[in-house]
Amino acid sequence: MAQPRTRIQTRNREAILAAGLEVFSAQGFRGATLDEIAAEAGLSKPNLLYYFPSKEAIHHALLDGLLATWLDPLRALDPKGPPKDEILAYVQRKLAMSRDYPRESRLFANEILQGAPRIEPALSGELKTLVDEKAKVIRRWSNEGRIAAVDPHHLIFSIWALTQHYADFDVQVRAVLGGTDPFPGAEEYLDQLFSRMLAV
Amino acid sequence: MAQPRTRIQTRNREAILAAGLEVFSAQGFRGATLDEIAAEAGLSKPNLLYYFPSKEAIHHALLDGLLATWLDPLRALDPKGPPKDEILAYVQRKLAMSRDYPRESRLFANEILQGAPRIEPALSGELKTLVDEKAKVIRRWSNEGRIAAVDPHHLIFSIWALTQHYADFDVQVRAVLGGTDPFPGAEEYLDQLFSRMLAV
DNA sequence: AACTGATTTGACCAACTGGTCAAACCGACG
DNA sequence: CGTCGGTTTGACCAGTTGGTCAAATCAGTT
Repeated sequence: MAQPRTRIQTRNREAILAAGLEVFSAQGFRGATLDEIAAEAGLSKPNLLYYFPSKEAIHHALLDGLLATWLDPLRALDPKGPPKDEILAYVQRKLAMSRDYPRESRLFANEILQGAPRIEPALSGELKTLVDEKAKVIRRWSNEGRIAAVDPHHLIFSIWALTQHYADFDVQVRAVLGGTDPFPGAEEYLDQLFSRMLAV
Repeated sequence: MAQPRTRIQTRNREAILAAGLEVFSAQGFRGATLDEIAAEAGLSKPNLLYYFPSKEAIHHALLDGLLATWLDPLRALDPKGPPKDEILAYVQRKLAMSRDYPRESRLFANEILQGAPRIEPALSGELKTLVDEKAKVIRRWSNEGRIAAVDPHHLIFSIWALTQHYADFDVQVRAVLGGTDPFPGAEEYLDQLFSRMLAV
């Protein structure tokens, strides 16, 4: 079952993952139920368990696919590009992900909030490795005087925090803004913020 | 039962709320169980339900007390103080809350993440009112040229996002930093960030 | 010590949970 | 048309869930 074979398998596995994303991102792992996921996917519960052996397996499959995608925008940060533009472009890529994939963001946020029980190894492994590598690049830029002197790790955290906030705390943001779409304003604000932060 | 009377009632209600905070903040509302809360509080489940009529009631009591406390740092922003200092001090107060009350932060984050089903009214009521009021103050400061021209709502969001990130995503932050306490660095970084953002 | 109201508990319940299984169904291919 | 592997399902299970209740215990007053 590593590779889905038939058309039906492909379709149903996708439907289940989509349903799982919907439910897990809104309720967290423990709060989600197989009945809910099955209903959302338009399948019976035993049928769902025909495609995935357990609730864990669905969640795991979702997280697996997610982390790589989630880090793509950072991976694309080019050590040879113009420093300030590279970082500002990273901010905008990350913000676009919050706009386009808010459920993925919330799935991730739920997992971390609840102590990352099923993803911790990836955090101190894959994630840390990539962040440390890019932090070195940013530190070099700082030392060369091409951007302001900043703590590169906290810079990256601040980019994550700010961009993901618009997906994860969407309800709150909309409640305060009175329903207006926050994204046009956010793009401009974050550009201004980091532009000023990095100016030499 | 509006006011606890006896010593025992006070003690047990407090123990239950403390236990509820622990469990709800780590598991979300649906993921938390009364058995877990009761065990954490050192009481039997029926005894727990002697003090609070339902799981909902415990959660509600926690959120009730929380929102006011949570907004105190913003409420203390003084329209008559020196603009930049006022905002920078607000950032540090908010960051201190993340350091000192991370479970409260996560309780709140869980509720918002999951669509704020039991606190939405307070968001578009009490919260929005206070934010709009303080946003006006900040806009005035901008117009008077005493701080840079910034969107006040997004400024407030960014303060929330950045400070709460250190509590809510604690596991991730620590995984990347390799266990180091992030807070000394965060204080300095956020001061630098907003200092530069607000400079005229 | 006896009383009284506050507190605590064991036993219980119906609804729901993740998961199993054998039987039924289905569509493609000979 | 038959049949055979892939698919779907109803019935079921044991464990857990939030919550109830009557009986037992406790603490403070007289």
